Amino acid sequence: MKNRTETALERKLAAFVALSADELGVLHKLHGNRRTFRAGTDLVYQGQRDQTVFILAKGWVSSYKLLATGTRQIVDFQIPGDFLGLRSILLHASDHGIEPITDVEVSEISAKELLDIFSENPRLASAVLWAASRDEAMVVEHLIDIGRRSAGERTAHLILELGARLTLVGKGSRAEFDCPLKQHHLADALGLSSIHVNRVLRRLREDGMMTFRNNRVTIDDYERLAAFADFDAAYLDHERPILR
Amino acid sequence: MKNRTETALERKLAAFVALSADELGVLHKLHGNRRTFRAGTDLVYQGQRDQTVFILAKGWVSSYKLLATGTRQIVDFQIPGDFLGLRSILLHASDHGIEPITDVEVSEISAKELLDIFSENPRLASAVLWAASRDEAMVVEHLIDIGRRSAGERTAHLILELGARLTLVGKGSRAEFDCPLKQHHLADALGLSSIHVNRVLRRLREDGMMTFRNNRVTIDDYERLAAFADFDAAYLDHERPILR
DNA sequence: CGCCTAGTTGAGGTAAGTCAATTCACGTGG
DNA sequence: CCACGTGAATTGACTTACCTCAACTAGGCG
Repeated sequence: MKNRTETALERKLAAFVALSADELGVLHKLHGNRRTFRAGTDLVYQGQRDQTVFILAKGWVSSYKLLATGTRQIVDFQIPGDFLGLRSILLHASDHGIEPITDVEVSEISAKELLDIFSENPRLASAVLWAASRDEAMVVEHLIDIGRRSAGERTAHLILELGARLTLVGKGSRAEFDCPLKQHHLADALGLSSIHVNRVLRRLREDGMMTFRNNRVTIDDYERLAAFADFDAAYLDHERPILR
Repeated sequence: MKNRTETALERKLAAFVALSADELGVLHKLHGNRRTFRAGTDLVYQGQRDQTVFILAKGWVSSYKLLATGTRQIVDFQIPGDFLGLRSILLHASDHGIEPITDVEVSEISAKELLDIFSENPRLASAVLWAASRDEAMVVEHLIDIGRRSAGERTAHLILELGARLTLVGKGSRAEFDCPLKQHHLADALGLSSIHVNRVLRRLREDGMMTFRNNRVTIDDYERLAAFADFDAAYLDHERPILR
């Protein structure tokens, strides 16, 4: 008997492993203990030593890394249902910072707690780790963006990817979606200067492909934009649960 | 009673999960069934639909993605003990190609076989998936290289990372190691043209920091090179097994 | 009303790309 | 032993995509 809406996390994990009622119960308990953070105050700072994992319930965050030169690179954006800082469990200290872009709501879990739960619920562990593996596919796609696509192509590609991800969790459509990112977020994610991002966005708008303005993205000509960006959503797609 | 040398894979997984004799036995069986591939003949081509996973026993391979424009981006290099194509299990078709750089020896495992073994040996599954997660840290570091480091810095950074990885598996030292990569491999990995890679290597050599020549890398001044590249091996490091 | 942040536009500089020769290292067959 | 072929590395000349610096505009908001 289903008496509440499925969380983004449940929907996400169910795509990888068919979870039992028990496992769902564990998940639900994990996902209690909510905290909120204001936009701009880091959940985790680079170099932090106490190992904590978060599950994002509401809002957007970015994972970034600061370089010695003072520049920063955003590795990925996360949206509700995503795990934050999972990899830091492997390391002595977090190798990257996590900054909320909007006000966010998260569940906090200590590393020890998570590992205990993983020991007792290996199937759940698999589901989470497979999901993490799919997230890696997105990082790979960013790598390709930055390595081999022009500024225009990679900007378009990132926007299309965000659109596809948001559509999957029911927060947007092919034609438009809300997007709290500033131009400097795009710049740090794309390895460009924000000034150049501005020019690129103008170009895309003037060419009638897409409009990024006032925290809203409008795709004016999806087909042309997707062709221009060489975008193929296959890497976001997944099969039915791989473990029954 | 230990009557054979530990494989690179065993050493790698043991760093994440303390494996039982049974689990080691399963691993050993998985790692039978050897095949060889010649340098240049892809193990997996981009778009391939039958899902196979490989464990690399000997040699170097690169995972790359081809773009519509004909350029390619190498996502990562793999060395013995690494899994190849694990993520393709999640997708309908492989989203990247895998090309041997040297002649290689691998164990081939079908997706079905691997998933069955994972179901029966959840701890083993965890070990493998955690290892995959650590590999993601390297992709992240490449992303940062390409996004925010200059050509010289990122070249130096990649070389230092390769040196550190090889040292971990006992195939090199801080001062020098064998490296079968051509300049065009570096170029495709770093998002540069091979002509520019050539100039950058010359610069690094003339500055007395490192020499890349005749399939051999010599680090002439480790401290200065590491400072120049902003290199910190922490992301390659790991704790004692996280699961007992 | 003034302040603050984000966005916009222009001018000029530079890192890295492209095109085109040339050299080098190496096999291989005559 | 030499002529030849082939793929990699090297170097030069020129082009360009993107960066930096600097100024200005547009909106929110106390």
